[in-house]
Amino acid sequence: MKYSPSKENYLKAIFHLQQDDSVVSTNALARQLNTSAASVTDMLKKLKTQKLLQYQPYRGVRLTAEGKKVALQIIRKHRLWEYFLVEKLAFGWEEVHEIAEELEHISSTKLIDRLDHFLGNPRTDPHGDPIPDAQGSMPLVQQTSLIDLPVRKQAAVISVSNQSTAMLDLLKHHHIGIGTKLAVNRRFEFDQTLEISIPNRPVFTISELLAANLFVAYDTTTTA
Amino acid sequence: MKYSPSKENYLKAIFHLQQDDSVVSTNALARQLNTSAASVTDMLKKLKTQKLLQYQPYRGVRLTAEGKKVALQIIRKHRLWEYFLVEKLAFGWEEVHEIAEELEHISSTKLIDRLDHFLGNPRTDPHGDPIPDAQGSMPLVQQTSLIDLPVRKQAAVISVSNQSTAMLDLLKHHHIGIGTKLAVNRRFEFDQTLEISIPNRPVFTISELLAANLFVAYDTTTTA
DNA sequence: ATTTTTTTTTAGATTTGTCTAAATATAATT
DNA sequence: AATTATATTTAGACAAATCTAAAAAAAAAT
Ligand SMILES: [Mn+2]
Ligand SMILES: [Mn+2]
Ligand SMILES: [Mn+2]
Ligand SMILES: [Mn+2]
Repeated sequence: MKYSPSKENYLKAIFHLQQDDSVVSTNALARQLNTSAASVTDMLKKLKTQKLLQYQPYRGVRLTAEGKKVALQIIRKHRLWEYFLVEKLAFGWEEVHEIAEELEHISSTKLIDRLDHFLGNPRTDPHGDPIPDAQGSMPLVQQTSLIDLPVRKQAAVISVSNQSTAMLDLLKHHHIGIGTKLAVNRRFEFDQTLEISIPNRPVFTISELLAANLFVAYDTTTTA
Repeated sequence: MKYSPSKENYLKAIFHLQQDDSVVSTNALARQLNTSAASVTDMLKKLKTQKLLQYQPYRGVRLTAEGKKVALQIIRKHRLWEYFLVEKLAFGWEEVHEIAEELEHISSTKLIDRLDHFLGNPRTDPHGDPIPDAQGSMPLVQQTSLIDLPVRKQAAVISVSNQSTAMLDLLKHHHIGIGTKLAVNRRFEFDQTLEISIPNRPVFTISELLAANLFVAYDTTTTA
């Protein structure tokens, strides 16, 4: 019931990579964890022995129910700590990921449940990602990439899928954050850039890459 | 500038054992860290290479200025986290030590400085021990063991030197906490037990062992 | 159906932190 | 001073997590 920080990082990475329920490749994991494919193979064998994942040589990997459960608890801890750092210690949302990467491995579940309560049981972290509850259930927030947002449709940013400092830096520059309301004015076919407008601010243009990593929610009820 | 949790634990243990400036023995360290003498020797050699301590085979060990600096930062983190757990998350003072033992190894100094500020720059932890500041200076609180408290002298508990769950459990039973005002009514020569009185509570008796681990402050100005 | 390329696994080392058992140094006793 | 007891260090192993280089399997291209 207690795993090393390294093992926890593996489980979390696999969880994130197997979006739906597809298998995850050794190379994809190596890239994500910034390690060699050989190290990944070594670790997968150990995690398999512990029945945290299904793994057949050359066939990729997928978490068992138990593996998912562990991964979700780590994700819960990660996101609650991120929320704490931003809301209570006034950190910027672009600097908390790294610190939470360490804090997520503190083992006490009593600690994390008290922290959850202290923070007022937040539903999403500073990046708009949902926080699993103590039982590990996490609401499936259905989100649309900005790429797919209809033109002139008002929408609110609910999460960002890339959380690199570089990307968060760019978002700050454009005054985009979780909750920001915006609309796509038009798409330029030549380079797929988008012109964006935020109420009471000058319009500006963003790249296709940025748009692909910005997720929004918008009113889908058809106005009669 | 970055050391493993294990190394940090060694530095902290040596710091606590070398009260004044005396050398610390291999066995004392092994006992404190709940490990074998052989492991201690192994580690001392590594820490010496990193110039964190002075060590000559069979001659014991003592921290260098650098070693002390590192130890004090760990102690700072440990005590600030303990304060956070008790004051913000409503933990009992007897359950926080273990969790802080993990939290003290989170590396971000920005985090600990923000936490310090968020907590209102507390001067002592829940056990009455002083919290070193960001520069590592810690006020030398002069404290007297209950063993040496003159009879009938009113005093206030300021710290406990043993923080085992067993001891803190006993303290709770006797309604003794940091700040509790008490006096020694008399000493029984036969077994060195002490009769204690706390205002508005029935008197009770404590063992020599408990008394030795309870530290108090009292008015030393001579009443003319 | 071969050949070539890409992906993945194995082989063999390395580092960190730990252990037990045996050897040696120091301290205490006779 | 010699002996006994205690403290400490060395020798040799082990588990976890990682690496590089080489081998093997799978996928893609000819
Ligand atoms: Mn992590
Ligand atoms: Mn996040
Ligand atoms: Mn510790
Ligand atoms: Mn304390």
